[in-house]
Amino acid sequence: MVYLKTMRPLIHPSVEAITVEGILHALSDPVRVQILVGIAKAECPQSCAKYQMVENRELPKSTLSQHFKVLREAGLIRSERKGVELHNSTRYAEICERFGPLLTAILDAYAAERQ
Amino acid sequence: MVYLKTMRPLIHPSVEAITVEGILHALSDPVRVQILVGIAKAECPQSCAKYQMVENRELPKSTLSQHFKVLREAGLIRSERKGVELHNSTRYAEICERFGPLLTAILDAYAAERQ
DNA sequence: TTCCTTTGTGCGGGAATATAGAACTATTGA
DNA sequence: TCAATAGTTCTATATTCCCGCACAAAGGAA
Repeated sequence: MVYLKTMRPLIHPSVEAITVEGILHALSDPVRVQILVGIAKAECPQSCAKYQMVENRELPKSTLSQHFKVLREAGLIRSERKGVELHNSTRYAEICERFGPLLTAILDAYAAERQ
Repeated sequence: MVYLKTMRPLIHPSVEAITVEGILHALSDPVRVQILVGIAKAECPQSCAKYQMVENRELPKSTLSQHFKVLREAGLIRSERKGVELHNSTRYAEICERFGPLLTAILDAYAAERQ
């Protein structure tokens, strides 16, 4: 197999380019919700690999990578390359400023659902 | 072509069976959001056909039927057969009682997005 | 430098989901 | 009985998602 394309730069939409549709689609998958909550709870940015265990099973790396891409391109997280890792942090504050109680309501509803 | 299956009964989940995941998935499609908003705004239950025009184009009937099915099975609307039509109404109150500000936050965010 | 290790990405095939045209069901009304 | 209307099911096609595998990119060791 011959690779034609090299690794693409990480895409982070500007706050204005973030859409409700994108947020809802990203958070309609419970795996991504768990990743986002984990990132939000960590006191310093963590690598993707830290979130490989979801509901007692190990996610394949390529799947994990796709989930991070969806969260990133929806504007929910920011990822910075630090050496060989990505350091991920939430864009919670920006989203709250632009979309009001939306994100909080979604995360609260998921949290309440797990009793 | 020979049809093996007859028309299935309409499925409405109980309030307890409604999930955040299902709600977010259903509302991650702007067409379904517009349908839901239309149903919520109408002062009496309307037929599906009333929502065939979306963003200046006419949706195929089969597509519209699928969108209504997704909304119904996510627990967002209730559909009752009245003769040859369905009469659709929202389950807004039930969802607010179970999920707090979730649905309001989503609909407000979409509304704010269209300036 | 060169090699090895680690973290994450690009590609491709199969599975699952979505779209829409056409045939069909089910009901009403003439 | 027939025609019209509203919505559903079937089917084919298109798109999206999942994941194994090969690879990229960076760091560390010798």
